[in-house]
Amino acid sequence: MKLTTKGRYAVTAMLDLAIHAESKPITLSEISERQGISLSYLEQLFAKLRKNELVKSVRGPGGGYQLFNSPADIVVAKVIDAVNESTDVTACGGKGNCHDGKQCITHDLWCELSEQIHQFLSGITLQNVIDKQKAKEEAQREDNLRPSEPNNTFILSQVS
Amino acid sequence: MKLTTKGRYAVTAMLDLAIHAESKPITLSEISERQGISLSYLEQLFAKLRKNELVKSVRGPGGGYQLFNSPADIVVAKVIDAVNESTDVTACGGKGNCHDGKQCITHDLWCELSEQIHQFLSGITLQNVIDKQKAKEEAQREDNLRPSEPNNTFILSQVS
DNA sequence: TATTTACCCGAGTATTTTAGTCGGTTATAC
DNA sequence: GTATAACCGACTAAAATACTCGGGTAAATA
Repeated sequence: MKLTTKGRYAVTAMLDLAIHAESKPITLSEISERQGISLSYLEQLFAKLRKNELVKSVRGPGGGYQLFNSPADIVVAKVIDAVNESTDVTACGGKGNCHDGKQCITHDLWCELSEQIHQFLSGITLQNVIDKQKAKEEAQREDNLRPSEPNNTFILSQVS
Repeated sequence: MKLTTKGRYAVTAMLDLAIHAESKPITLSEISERQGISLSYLEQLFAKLRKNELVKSVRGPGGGYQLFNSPADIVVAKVIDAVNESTDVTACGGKGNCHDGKQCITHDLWCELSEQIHQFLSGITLQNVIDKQKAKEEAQREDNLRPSEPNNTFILSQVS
């Protein structure tokens, strides 16, 4: 479980797909323009997203991409995993070729931590993120009328 | 909030420091050998950890590093933040130099998500990680006697 | 059937980040 | 004063990231 800009690009693109979802597929050119990501780079990312059954494609004119499942059924973790293709855990991973026991202990600790983050992101769907954003916009609109109050409700507080 | 091997190195080193904590400071050479991280690279990481008041140093013979606070008072998020020195959010960050409103919407969405992860990692202390590891070792020792049963309790289930 | 659209694919490249080296300086215990 | 070990900056190798280029191929439309 790695978490870099690459994953952000993927999540951003998937969110764009979810927000602009219609009966028609969305072309990568549209996403490229809206999100400011190079077209060819998007193609590479979407090849991985497609292989992981996160999006489906329609070829030819009028074609493009659509989410494979509903936004409520796609979790952020899957999207990030799809583009980051888990490069096996550096050194001493699984095989246990470390000279003394101690080394593997802290390694295991990190793996556990990584698993935690994965579980966390498995609890957030694209729909969750969109809903949260909508709520935020609502709050901001009200703030323009009456004096502002801090809004610190977070996504996960609504998720089981 | 970035999450790469660099952060893992830092967390691993901090955990090593916490586990082998004595009255005496720990040298980077020891950590280097135990964890298989290059000495000079550790020096670079610890320079940042020191500036962020996560460790304190003692110079000269018998010197080394110690945790600035107790392991129960050091959260994983701080450690990762210290070494990753937040490179400002790519493009359109804050300034809002995006051509149409839509671009910034998905950007904000991601920022919120990133904040979530940060909050999550702010809830895990070094002590939490160590305790969890100890519990795991206990469980494994018992597994050697009686038939195994799945052990899926996670760190966060114990944290507020 | 020709053309356009837009996905598909691999190879190559520039930039950035990561990881590590090297050569030195400074503080301090002995 | 000498060994130790933190400090510091600059430099380098390797890897990942972000992107380009040049072709393909499937399908709709004309």
